[in-house]
Amino acid sequence: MSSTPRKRAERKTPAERRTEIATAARSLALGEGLSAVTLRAVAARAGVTPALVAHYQPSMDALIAETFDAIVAVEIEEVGALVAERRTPPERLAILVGTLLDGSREDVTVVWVEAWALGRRNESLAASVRHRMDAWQSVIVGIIDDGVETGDFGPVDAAAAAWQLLGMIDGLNAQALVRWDGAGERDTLTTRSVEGLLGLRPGALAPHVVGGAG
Amino acid sequence: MSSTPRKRAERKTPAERRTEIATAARSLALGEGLSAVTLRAVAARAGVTPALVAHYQPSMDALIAETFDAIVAVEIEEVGALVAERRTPPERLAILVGTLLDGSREDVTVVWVEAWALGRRNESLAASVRHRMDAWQSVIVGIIDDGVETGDFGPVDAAAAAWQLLGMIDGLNAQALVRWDGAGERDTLTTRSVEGLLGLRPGALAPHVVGGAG
DNA sequence: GCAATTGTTGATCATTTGATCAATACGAAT
DNA sequence: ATTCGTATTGATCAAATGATCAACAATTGC
Repeated sequence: MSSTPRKRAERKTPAERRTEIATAARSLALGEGLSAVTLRAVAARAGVTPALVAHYQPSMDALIAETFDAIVAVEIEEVGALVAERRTPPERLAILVGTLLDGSREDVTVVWVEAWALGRRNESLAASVRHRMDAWQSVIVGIIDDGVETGDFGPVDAAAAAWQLLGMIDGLNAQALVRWDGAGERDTLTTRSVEGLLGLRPGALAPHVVGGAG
Repeated sequence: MSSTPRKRAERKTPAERRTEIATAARSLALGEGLSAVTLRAVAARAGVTPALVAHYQPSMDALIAETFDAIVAVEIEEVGALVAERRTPPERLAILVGTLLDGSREDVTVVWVEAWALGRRNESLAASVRHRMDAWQSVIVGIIDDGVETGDFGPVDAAAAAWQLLGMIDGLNAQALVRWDGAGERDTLTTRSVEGLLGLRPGALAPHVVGGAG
């Protein structure tokens, strides 16, 4: 009547098993946070023994880093695809900000926040965090560069502005993790801030194009 | 050759001891992060037994929450005092942003980030975090309200704008925790963003008044 | 079929953590 | 000086974590 009567796990290809464990770790991280990605928890979710999880990873630090990396990679890919659907830089920026601030990614935000904290004691994780932050920044730089070229945006330092915007988004999302009331005006106010950041006149960004229902 | 030969700790007033333990916890948190505030670590730093630390606190969760609370209270007080030295709302806002982004408070930033993460499993801490975030927001609201009244700022929703600004600052600081290169343009770009946020024209905020050396 | 390879497990360690409790000893009150 | 309250301690628990390793068993290759 206690734990599930575990029969021996089917013998699988290393690649398969590796994937299963990675998947288990990811789902755990998204559901309970990165700090829940523990040897035994991952093993339980994957339906195998803790020893097996350890067998496939040099250390838990590495598995945690890998898990963070995978989750954020998907995030970037998804949002990147959404951005690519838009044609003009202002539209792209608006959809990016709107999507990242729509509050539908709390699970990923938790992973980010925990990664910042855990990264201070997990060098592999810290490296992944830096890597993925660079990746995010690159996406934004691409948009801003385009906009500067087309004249949609003012002549700003794209790299610096991208870091700035990324920081804003991260901070607002982290804040939303704690402050229930929530999204509210975040999108609107962020848009105004970005207008200031990029040297646009008020209202230049994010007209009806974005949330357009109909 | 190993650990210090501990003689029995002097018997002190509960108030004194309580203060000592709180101080030890605070210095630990600022030096090593909130997650380093552990029963034994605090005891060691305070020069007492783990049992004594436990004796003065209902639980470690409570001590951690209290420690966070104390650290942030000081932060708010210090910056608040700095702000109060300035007379006009734009100056006040500029000094606030400039101070919080000058990179000289990494230790406190670590505490914030860890609090966001740990707060998900420590209800007392989560409550303190909400409380102190509200306090910070109030400070900013005060400045913005004044500015709106004097006409220095546009007719914005002070509460929402304050949350927005707070989120920006938190995010940029958290980012600086990971990204070595550092401060750079953060202050400048944030100022521009805030101008957009508050409906000012570019350059209206943060003239020479702020970093004015001389 | 048989042996070799290796995926998989159970058992077990060493650490670290928060917490409890009877016993000790210091300081104040009488 | 003796008593009493309590600050302080040492010992000890229980739980959780990462990690290791000899043994077992399924798949593969011959």
